[in-house]
Amino acid sequence: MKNQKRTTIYDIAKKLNLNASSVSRALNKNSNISEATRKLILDTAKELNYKHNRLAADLRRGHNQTIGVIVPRINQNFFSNIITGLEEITYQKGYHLIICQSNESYEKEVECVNTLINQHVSCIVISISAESNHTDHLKSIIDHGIQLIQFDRVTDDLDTFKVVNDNEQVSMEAVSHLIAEGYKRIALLEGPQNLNIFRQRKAGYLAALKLHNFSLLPELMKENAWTKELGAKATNELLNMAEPPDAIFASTSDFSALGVLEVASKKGLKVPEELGICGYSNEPFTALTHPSITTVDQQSISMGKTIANLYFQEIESENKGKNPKIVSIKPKLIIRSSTKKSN
Amino acid sequence: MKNQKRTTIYDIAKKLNLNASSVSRALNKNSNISEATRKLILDTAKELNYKHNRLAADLRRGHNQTIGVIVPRINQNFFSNIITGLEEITYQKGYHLIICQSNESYEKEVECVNTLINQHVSCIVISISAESNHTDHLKSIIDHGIQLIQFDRVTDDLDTFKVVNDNEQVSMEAVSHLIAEGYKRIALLEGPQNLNIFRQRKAGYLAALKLHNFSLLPELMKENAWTKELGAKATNELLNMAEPPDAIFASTSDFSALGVLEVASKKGLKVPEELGICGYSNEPFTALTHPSITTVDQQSISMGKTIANLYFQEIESENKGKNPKIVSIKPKLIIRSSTKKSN
DNA sequence: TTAGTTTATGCAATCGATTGCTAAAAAAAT
DNA sequence: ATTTTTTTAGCAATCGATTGCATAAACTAA
Repeated sequence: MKNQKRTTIYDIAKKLNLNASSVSRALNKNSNISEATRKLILDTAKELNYKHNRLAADLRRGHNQTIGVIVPRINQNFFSNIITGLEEITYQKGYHLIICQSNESYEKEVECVNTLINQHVSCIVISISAESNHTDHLKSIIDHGIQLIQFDRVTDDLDTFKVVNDNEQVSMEAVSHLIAEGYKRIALLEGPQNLNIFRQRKAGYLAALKLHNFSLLPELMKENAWTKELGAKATNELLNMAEPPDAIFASTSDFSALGVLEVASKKGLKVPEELGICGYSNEPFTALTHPSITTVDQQSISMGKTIANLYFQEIESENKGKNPKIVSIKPKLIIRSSTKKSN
Repeated sequence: MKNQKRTTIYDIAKKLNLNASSVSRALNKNSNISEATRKLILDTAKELNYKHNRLAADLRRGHNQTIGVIVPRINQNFFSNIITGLEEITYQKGYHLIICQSNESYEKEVECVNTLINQHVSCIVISISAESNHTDHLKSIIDHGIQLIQFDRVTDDLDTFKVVNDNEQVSMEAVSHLIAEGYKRIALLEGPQNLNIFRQRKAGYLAALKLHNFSLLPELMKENAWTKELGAKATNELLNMAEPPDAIFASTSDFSALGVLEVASKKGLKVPEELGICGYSNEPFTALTHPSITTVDQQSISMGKTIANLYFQEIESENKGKNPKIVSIKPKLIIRSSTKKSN
């Protein structure tokens, strides 16, 4: 079989004294074609080991059955789970994923967008990088007639489909939980405030303080502490204060929470007795540290599925452009040892 | 710009009173075209906001600049790192990845192969599923003129490019390390023996025993213990023996090693003093457990890069088909607390 | 100046499936 | 038996870039 030309619909047509268009119709099991000839065509297709050439179909249609995915990093639990969820649905529909990483860089993100546009993907799914402050590249996606679905880190500027977490609500829950456990001075580790998810988490923190009549202490709020290293640095500063916090809500990520835990251990502070720690994302390791870390599960696999379903619902929908644009998924607070002061 | 037709090379040609073929040549910056007209073409291309239509180019060429990747699961550290490494190189070359998951199922793997063949990808990179005992689908890849690169879990039946770890060598090192630490009865948790990687790891275990004149005790070798649950089950059986092992080499994965650790903790066995544990894969969590787990780093990102480089080296090579087919990457034993008996 | 060579550009076919339109055939209605 | 409707199948254009071949233009060497 090697180097032999692939069989095309023309080969099948010729063999059966039919026209290629009939073969195409038979293969696409939709339009006008008699059952008899359909069966005949399907049989000879199998006999000749015919394989559908998607390149040709794609060119003709003007787009391919492919969804481009742009994420900051694929080897982060949250994003690889999103992809897993996406893949599960899209695979069933005969669609493929092209995965791109922006590496948190705006330039790379723009490049990714352009290559995906060149590829004529049907849809682009994106969670914007931390450095992305412009949205021209996203507008360009829409201008090229490509569906755009944002998730998690979304920009409010654009009226596109969005799948997000209710960050504010769950952050409020998390901080309320800390308060209920008896913590009195709760610090916040913030992420870059140009990303709305971090603004929302901060809002949840503030809302919880207000709800429980806690006074807002600006010195307990640390900006830009969203990696393990930055989290550790911020923790050091916090714990060296005259009146240090007795709990830290690392709203940025579990990695940052891990930084907190390591600094606390080094200083000999007992967690959760002397310091409560709450992370964000439910990375697998949070269940394995000592103590295990309270965190927020973002329902990432389910988010991925939701994104895919949103797309297929839209393209299969009668009233395109009228389907609800925003889906909010409720994250789940996972309470573990690192905050169980009351026991 | 919305809904407006994209500019094609014909539009550019018309505007400049040139032929589309010249435009094509100018854009592909290779063949005979004068610098003057090239510049002219490039400028008008930019002016008209021309975007290269890959679908058309792909159809013409007969394949797209895409590499299909089939892995058992993408949300496993090893595989997502492989993809990260692959992506880094392929992206630079203007190639894209289509990611598919076999979910360890043979049927799904065959399906993935077929869709990738339909897509006319240039290359398929695969690590076969645990259930794959046939290789017809892999032969089919070759028959369709598509490059096939196997990695990690490879089948010896086919003479294709392969990027693998030296599993046997590092397994021998790992077991030798256990012996050096003073462990006397070392158990082995095996993976499915139809996968060569697990056969090799077992071979390394046996070789180390032989090298140090340890007697081979079949009762210490547990088959098919390659998940956390199965690892825990096997550990329970081992520790309930009259003469239980004092070390366990979970050659299958860190998840299985985690199962061992959890059972040991439950039984109140001290690790590493009473039980040594060595895992495999260097999952991030192994550094975070208490005690941290000794394991093997498979150099996954570097493996991914190697795979990509192998492909580009071959297609850019003068003597195709004559480049070395197998690249073996030396994994690295990461010694952590779970095996430090001697201290 | 002329023959010979190199370089630049045009022409036209090609990749293979899709689809609107048309025509023929079959089925249904009168 | 004839007209109308419905099915079924064919025709041919189309998607847009690529590329072998041919020709024209420019340049080199004798």
